[in-house]
Amino acid sequence: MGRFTFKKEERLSKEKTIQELFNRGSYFCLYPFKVVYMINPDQSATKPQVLISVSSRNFPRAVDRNLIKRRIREAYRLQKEIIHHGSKRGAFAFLYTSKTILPFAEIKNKLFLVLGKIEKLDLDSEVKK
RNA sequence: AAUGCAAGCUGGCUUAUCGCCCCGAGUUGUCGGGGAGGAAAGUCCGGGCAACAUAGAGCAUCGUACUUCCUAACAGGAAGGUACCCUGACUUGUUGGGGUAACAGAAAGUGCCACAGAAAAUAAACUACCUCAGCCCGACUUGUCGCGCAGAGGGAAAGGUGAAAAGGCGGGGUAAGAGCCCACCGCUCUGAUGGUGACAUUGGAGGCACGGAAAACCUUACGAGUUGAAAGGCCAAAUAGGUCACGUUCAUGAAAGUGAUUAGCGGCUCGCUAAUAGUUUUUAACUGGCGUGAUUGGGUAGGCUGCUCGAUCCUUUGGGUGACUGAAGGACUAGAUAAAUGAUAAGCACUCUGACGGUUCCGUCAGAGAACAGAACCCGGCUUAUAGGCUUGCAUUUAAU
RNA sequence: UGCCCGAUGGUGUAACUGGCAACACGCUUGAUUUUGAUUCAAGAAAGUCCAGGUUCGAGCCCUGGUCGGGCAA
Repeated sequence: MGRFTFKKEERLSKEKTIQELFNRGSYFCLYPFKVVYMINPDQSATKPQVLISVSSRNFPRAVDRNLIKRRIREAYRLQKEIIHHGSKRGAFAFLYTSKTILPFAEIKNKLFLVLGKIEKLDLDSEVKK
């Protein structure tokens, strides 16, 4: 039933929301990622929206950047069920901070930890409200 | 056969599972088709396309520079010329092969050429050389020779330098010399022949005047309007603006307010907001404010378009030495936009290493490797980066005949 | 996507029109001082981002590349 899809509505593409995310969102670091997030249940989006970024300062060649982004995207696609259950919404940006190209298995494991942390944060914020 | 150099071509394939982007069916289960490169890169040139500007001419600025051709155009390419370099052959100065060239003008003008050197660009001064007559000294053959000094003249041959030294080399000539004269080479001017042309071959004359550097300024000839898809076009929330329509009432009170009514909004037995000021012709009209609704131009967020059928590609064939081009037939071949074209697993093929069998080249097993690199409006080039493989040419080495 | 600058000792800057790469701070050594600072004297440290070319000769001129910075939404 499309469990592993990664369509356009799950990506962050609006310039305004990205600006808002980086201006007002909070963040944590978990090697090799820096995650910027913002939980806003009033948004019109029906699913969590995600942005993946690799700095051209660390990887000057476009081929390397594309490879890393594809691996992260694939890892997120396979594991996004962790934060998808229920009707949670939010904007997340995964910034790749490592300076070496990690293999797919390692990225997958690290992203599993990251998503677990996001899930906890999610619950905490709802409890506080 | 190996190695090296140059040129050209190629730049892994298959299956399974889970996905991404576009198109077409279908209908909301899906199904079918397509999905990176030779450089997509650097952004170095040239065009298309688009908007704006624009009488014509000149100047300035920038670029190009042997010739002819190709082309939409070019700083690109093809063919050729000239100069230089490498290499082979022999007839030893000719020829075969390959390579390089920002290859117009230094006799239009201005400026530069450090150090060294006599002198660095109108060729003049200096040293040295030669002749003449004079003085001093020395020798002897006693009027000659040699050295030195100053004078008059000849002349530009010699002068350790330097990147570069004022036509080269040989002969004649002379007191000594000098294109002073001669032959050859080179240079300048001029004619003939061949070639579309660069230029080549050759005849005559001149008699050295003309160093390098234009990648110093510059001159000549030719060319160039500016800005780039974030161009340009279309649609268009929200907010503020313009125009029009409707509403803006009543009671009480000194006032704040309270109540009713009307209009609008919301979470709709209720709550919130508004019901105002001025002028006059004063039971009404006009102007402004406020509220609501309609409409309107520009246009923000955002979206659509531009966007992929084009100087296109493939095959056959005609023309041309070639770059290229004519004709016929066929094909549709990525269009993303915080930016798709992927991830994982297995196998095959390729290369290397190790082991074993066999034996000089194969087989099996294990491990490792597989380049440079990612479209962003589209083309033609150039430049730069490229593991491995293939083809052709040249050179060298080894082996066999 | 388009455009424009720059690169020189450890650091910050010079080098005119092509002719021995200079200055300051810093560093090292010595002297002065009881010791340190100051001061004085001496010294080391680049061959000019890389590769070609023009030229007798290149930091400078030309071509290609690498890296860094900036501008336009």
